[in-house]
Amino acid sequence: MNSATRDIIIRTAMDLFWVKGYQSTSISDILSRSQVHSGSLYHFFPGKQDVLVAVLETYRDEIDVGLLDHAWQGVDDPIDKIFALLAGYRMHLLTTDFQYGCPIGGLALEIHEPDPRVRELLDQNFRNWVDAVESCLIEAKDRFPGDLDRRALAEFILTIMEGAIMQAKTARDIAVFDRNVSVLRNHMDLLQRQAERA
Amino acid sequence: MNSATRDIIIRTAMDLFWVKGYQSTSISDILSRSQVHSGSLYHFFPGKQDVLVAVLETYRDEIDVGLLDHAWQGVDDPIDKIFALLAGYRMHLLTTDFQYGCPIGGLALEIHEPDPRVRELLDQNFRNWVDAVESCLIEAKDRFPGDLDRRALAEFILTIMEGAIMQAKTARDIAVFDRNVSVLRNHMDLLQRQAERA
DNA sequence: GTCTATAGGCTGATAGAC
DNA sequence: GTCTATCAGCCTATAGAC
Repeated sequence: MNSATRDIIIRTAMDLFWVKGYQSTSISDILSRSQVHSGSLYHFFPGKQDVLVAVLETYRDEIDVGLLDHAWQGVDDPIDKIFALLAGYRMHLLTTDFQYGCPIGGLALEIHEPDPRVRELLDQNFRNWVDAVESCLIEAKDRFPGDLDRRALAEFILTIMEGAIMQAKTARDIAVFDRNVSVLRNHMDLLQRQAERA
Repeated sequence: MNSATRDIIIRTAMDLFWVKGYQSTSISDILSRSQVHSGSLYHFFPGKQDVLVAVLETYRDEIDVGLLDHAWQGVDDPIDKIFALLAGYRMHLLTTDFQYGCPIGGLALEIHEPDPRVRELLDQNFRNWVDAVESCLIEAKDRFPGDLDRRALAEFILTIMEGAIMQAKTARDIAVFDRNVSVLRNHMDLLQRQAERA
C-alpha cells in the first residue's frame, strides 16, 4: 500500500491543496510538480478525492511531528505553548505573503458538499488540534477558575486561529491577526486573575 | 446598466455562491436556475468573475437591508444586537442543515488567488460587518473599560463568528457554535465586571 | 509499477440571427 | 436585449504497451 511514489504524490498534494485549495489543484498540477505520471497516480488512488483523503489522513496522523513538535520546541509553559502554536500560523502567513493559512480550515470551507469520509477527516483534524490545546489548558488548570470549560476554551482558540487567518489573508495585513491574538491574551489574563481572586 | 435580468442573475448567483461556492457554481448553474440564457448573461457581464464582483458589491451595498435590519428587528440593547447578529448565522446553519454559513467568509477562504477587485470587496464586506459591531460597542461604551480597544474586539467577534461557523459546519453540530458564543459571552461579562470595579 | 496517448465530459465564453 | 448553437480548452480518468 505504501511506496515512495505514493508518498511523493501525497506530499505534493498536501502542499498544493494548502496553497491553491482542492478544486483549483488539478491532477496535472500534482503530476507535473511531483514528476509522477498519470498511470502511477491512478495506480495508487482511484480518483482525485482519494488523494484528498490520504492527505487528510496524513495531517491527522502526523500532527505531532508535523506541527506540535516544531511549534513547541523550547517552549515548556503550557500557556506559552498555545500562543506558540498561534505564532506558527502567523509566521506561515508572513513568510508566504499570506498564501499559506490553515490547510485544514481552507479545505473545510472550500468543500461545500463533502464526501462523508472527507468531512469526518476534517473534523478529526480539528478535534486533534483542539485536543492538543485542551491538554495545555489541563496542564495549566491551577491557574484558571475551577469551573472553566476547558474543552470550550480550546475550541474557542481554534476558532480564533481560523478566523484571524481568514481576516489577515483577506486584508493582507498581519495586524488584524495580532489584534485578535491580543484580545485572546486579554481574555486568558482575565480568567487567570479571576482564579487568583478566588 | 441595471435591468431586471441583470438583477435576477445577481440574486441567483448570490444564492448559488453561498451554498456551493464560487468555483463549484458553473455559469450553466446560474443560467438554468435563473431561466436566463447565455447570451443575456454575457451581455451584462464580461465573464464569471464579473458576476462575483457584482455579488460582492451587492452584499456590501445591502448590509443594512439584507442583514442588519432583519437581525436587529425588535432588539434595542447594543450588546443584545451583537448576539442577535450571531444568532442569525446560527439560525441559517440550523434551518439549512449546515449548508449556509457566511457567504463572505466562504468565498474569502475559497478563492486563493483573488483578483484585486475581488480581494478588496471581500475586505470591504468584512470591514462593514466590523463597523456595525463596533458601533454597538461604542453605543455601550459606558459598560466597558475606558481603554478597551473596541475595533479589536469587533474584529474578534467577526473572527469568532467565522471560526464558529467553520467548526459547526464541519462537525455538523450546532453545539460547538453555541460553546464558542458562550465563551465570547463570558469574555464580554468579564470586561463589564472589570469596568464596574473601576 | 511506469509510461504514453487519448477518451469523454464539462467549462467559460463566443457568433450571429432575431 | 434575447435566444440557439457551438467552439476550444481543461479536467478527470482510462487503455494498453512495457
